[in-house]
Amino acid sequence: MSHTLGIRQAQKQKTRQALLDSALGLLEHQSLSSLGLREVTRAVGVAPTAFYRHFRSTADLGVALVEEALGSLHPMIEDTVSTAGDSDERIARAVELIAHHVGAHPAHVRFIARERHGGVQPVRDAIREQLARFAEEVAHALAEHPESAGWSDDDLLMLAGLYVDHMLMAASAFLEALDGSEAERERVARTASRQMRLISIGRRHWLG
Amino acid sequence: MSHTLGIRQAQKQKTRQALLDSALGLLEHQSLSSLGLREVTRAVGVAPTAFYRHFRSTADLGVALVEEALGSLHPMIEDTVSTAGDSDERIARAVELIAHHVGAHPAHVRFIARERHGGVQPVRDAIREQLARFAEEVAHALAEHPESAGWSDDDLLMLAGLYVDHMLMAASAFLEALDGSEAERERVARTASRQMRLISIGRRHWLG
DNA sequence: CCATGCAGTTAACAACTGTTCTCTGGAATT
DNA sequence: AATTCCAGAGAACAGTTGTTAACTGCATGG
Repeated sequence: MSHTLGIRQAQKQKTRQALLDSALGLLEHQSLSSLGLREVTRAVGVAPTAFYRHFRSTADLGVALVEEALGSLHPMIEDTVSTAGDSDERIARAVELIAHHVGAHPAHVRFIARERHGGVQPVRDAIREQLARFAEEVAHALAEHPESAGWSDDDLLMLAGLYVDHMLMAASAFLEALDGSEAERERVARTASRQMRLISIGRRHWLG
Repeated sequence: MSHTLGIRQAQKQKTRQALLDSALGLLEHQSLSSLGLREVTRAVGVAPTAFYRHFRSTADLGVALVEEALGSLHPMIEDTVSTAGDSDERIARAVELIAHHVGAHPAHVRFIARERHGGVQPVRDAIREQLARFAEEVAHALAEHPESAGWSDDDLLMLAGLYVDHMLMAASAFLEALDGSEAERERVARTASRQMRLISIGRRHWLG
């Protein structure tokens, strides 16, 4: 059970969250390496120096954003891969889930896609670590499938990495289609599904 | 036959290229959206205002860099996919070629991976357009293979997109391993090869 | 050989940046 | 009730940014 926070700590976490939210908003049209500390505090309506009470630098804030964007995603991933049903059902469910998540948290998805290869190393490292954790979890979930009989751990991790990469690609494609037509979003969903299906077919015939 | 440039035009292109080169260098540790015009001219050793003689803005320079990084890559791609030999030979050749290209032009690869989802829209658009062209060319090359009998154009483009995305993923992975050990680079190559092989197996069993 | 064109320079502009130091008011502790 | 603590404010710092204007010198075309 978590201890109830005092008025003081509560207010601090509130402004901290406001900083994170404003930063995420400002990052829609720029990269983290060009995000200014003053820019963020101005958007929140707080003095520039208040920033230092919460983060050492904008890079530090970026790492916190990685946690916020990816930290709560682990149960969802595992759940999707572990779900019963044949391959096509799982793929349909996964694509639907990705589309829904992008619609619900577009700024988070944009941030991850953008900063994965971005100019701020600590943030890149944080994202890489989280994605590696995802891949490991997916590999463990895949190992439970009957189709994975005879697979080496290394091959399972290789496949899991392919899935994770493709999930992020699909998420990014959905993001670009967010302001487009319904038909365009449908086209993205169909392409992502077929690509995942092709990978799954490759998986089925990998051995032998 | 190209007309020989006068002293004047030659000098102009020379400084223009110097601007592009310096910018590419500065972009190793930051994103385009944080690259300053003065920063670039200072690195070249030229007055800030000289920048405007060549580019309207840093975004404009970014688009030029996309051209430089991807424009000359089309023959190489087509050549690789069209090469004779069985699937495994083609994959080995492709991975080797990617590794070599990353080693020869790391800054270009970094720039494309970084700005593909970066904060500057005109640059994102330019990269997306070039990658779409790549996918189309790969699709046309794949259509020549006997394995592509019975494939629809749409499915071929879907597969080509998967290949292109994976090539860029592999290139980015090589880039991260550039300063690592030889063993690490070998591991990246093996993983990329197996992932491509899995996709190729999926391709072989796609129909039916 | 002279007049035009134009790549690059110089100087100045208001606006912005990250960071330091000092201060304040109210919550937390004793 | 008295004291400590600390999130946030305020002011000032030197340094940076993009953009404008008017200039200089040299290659070019007539």
